[in-house]
Amino acid sequence: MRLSQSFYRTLKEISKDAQIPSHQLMFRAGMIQQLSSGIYNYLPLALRSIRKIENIIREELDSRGCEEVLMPAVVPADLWQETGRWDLYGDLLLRFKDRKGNDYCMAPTHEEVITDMVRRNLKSWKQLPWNLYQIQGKFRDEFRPRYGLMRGREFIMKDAYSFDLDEDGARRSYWQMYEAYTAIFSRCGVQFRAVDAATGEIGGDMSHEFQVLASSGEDLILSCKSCDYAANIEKATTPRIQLTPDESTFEVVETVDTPGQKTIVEVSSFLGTDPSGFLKSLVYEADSKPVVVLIAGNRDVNESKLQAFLGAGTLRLASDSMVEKTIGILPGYVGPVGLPPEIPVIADLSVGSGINWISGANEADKHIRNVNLGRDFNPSRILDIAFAAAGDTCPRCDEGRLEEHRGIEVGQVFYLGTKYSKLMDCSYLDENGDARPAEMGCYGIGVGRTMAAAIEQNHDENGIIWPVPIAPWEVVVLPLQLNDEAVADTAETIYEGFRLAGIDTVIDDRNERAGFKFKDADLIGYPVQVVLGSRSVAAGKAEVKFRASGEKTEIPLDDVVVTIRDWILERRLGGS
RNA sequence: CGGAAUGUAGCCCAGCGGCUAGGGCACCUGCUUUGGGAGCAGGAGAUCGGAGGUUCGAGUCCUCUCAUUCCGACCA
Repeated sequence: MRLSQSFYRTLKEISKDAQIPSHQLMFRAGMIQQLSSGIYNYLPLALRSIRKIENIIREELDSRGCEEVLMPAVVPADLWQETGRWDLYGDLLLRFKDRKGNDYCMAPTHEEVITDMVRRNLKSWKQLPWNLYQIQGKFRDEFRPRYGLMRGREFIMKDAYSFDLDEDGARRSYWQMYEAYTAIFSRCGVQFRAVDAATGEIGGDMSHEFQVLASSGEDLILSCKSCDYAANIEKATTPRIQLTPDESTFEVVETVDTPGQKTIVEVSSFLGTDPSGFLKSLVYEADSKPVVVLIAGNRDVNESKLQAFLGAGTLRLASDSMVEKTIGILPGYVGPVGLPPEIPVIADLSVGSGINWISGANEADKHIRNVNLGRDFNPSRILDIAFAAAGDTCPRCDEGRLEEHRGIEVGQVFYLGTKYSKLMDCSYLDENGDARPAEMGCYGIGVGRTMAAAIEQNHDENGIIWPVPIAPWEVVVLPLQLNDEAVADTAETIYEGFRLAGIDTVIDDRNERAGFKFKDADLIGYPVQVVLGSRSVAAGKAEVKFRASGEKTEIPLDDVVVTIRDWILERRLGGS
């Protein structure tokens, strides 16, 4: 590519809307343009990197027996109604009508479409397993798009779906994809960590996220310093706690007046106690039915864990009026003692860690002291439903402490089971002629986000430092004095040599000053700069600068193409 | 959904109710320069997000609206 003919343009200034390095650099390097909130044009440089990431994905998946398909972005509502997600998915799903008034959506994910596609073809046990994937634009009407391509509304995603005969097969498919993802992200040149993850609304019971570690990440990861445990905070389990308190230490229950004091902070400050001695009592609505949740005052309820345990389609804190109607008292004074017997009570493990709790009295302006598990209240279940936190004991090795990191989720793998295949009747006949639903898994990679995450991890004050496997271009040839015929001719010869050698090369043949070209080359982040100036060309040398190390070296003009070609080829396939 | 801020040339930003709306970057012309985003001179480019209103006079004040960005979102 000749820069004199290229569409691209770099900028010196950044928009104040660009908050993080990857967004700022993509903006300055002329890789993306914002068209609307969370919606971007991908300009040539960005698309070249994206295509390379896509091809790495294709190579790793195809070599593992996956097949690529392409499904529509616009999907009729009836498929989504079959699984109930038309109603459950909420505002993230962009819905609209066609000219005939029929409902459609922009697909945010494709479980319904792929399951429909597969059920039309699937007949016999002899056909499975299948693993189908696509790379395609998705649309999710995010409540808060931000950070450029990091959280867009329209974004490029690779989504794959596996169909197996049984659970064993599905788990094999799952771990095969886990390995594929490890290979893919290694090749893309990002530092990442696979962590235990929550499954969320998509369903299923096993999931890992691939998190690129970066301070700008939106996700919180907890990992053990002593063992290999790592989990998203949405999923991380809290420390095991002993549940047999000594009843001889229980004190007598006592009611205290706490006029106007409702929150834990207010009451604990009013009573001069620490929030950790407080038993927090929350009323949730799970599928519109009330549930009381008890938890230590210094812990927070992890609603995704709670929802998973309850198996509820929807879960939210009950409104004040709902609490008053079902419990008979306003929030702030709810407690575990004397609740209506028909309301289920679920306690977090932390409730077993303390004695002589302070709680609401189920009476206005009153709390009670010395409330104890077993003597004063008996929850129907005691479960791990709290957020783990940095400093907790590791739930796996019981030795190390958890520490907190920020991560960018670039991929996630799910074991789905038969949730979709049952709801949509995607089944096959087994050896006995019995119909059985396929066991499914689904697997996503945010392609644009992977590119952004790579920039987030690989840049300096001068610009991007592309890992070779995903660099838009591998080499830039920089003739510094175009009016020097020897320089211009040599540059053309070397440029052509790289092209013939199959190296992705640009020549900066713009009539610009040297400094201008250097700044641009550093900003764009070409892994190798081949600099040709009058002096060095006259001496029969090219100056070569490696962007990542900053190392500069001189190479005889006759050798430069071969030497740099070999350097590129060694790195083109990336890590692992 | 709640709160806040911002919309002025392709990009980044100034602009006190008062004359013909400024600057930097980028762009065009000429001269000069030519190894880390050069200099000088000249030039083109804006219905100041949109609609109403107040006023002798509105980019500036008021109302509505649209858009973008940031913070927060039930913890009793």
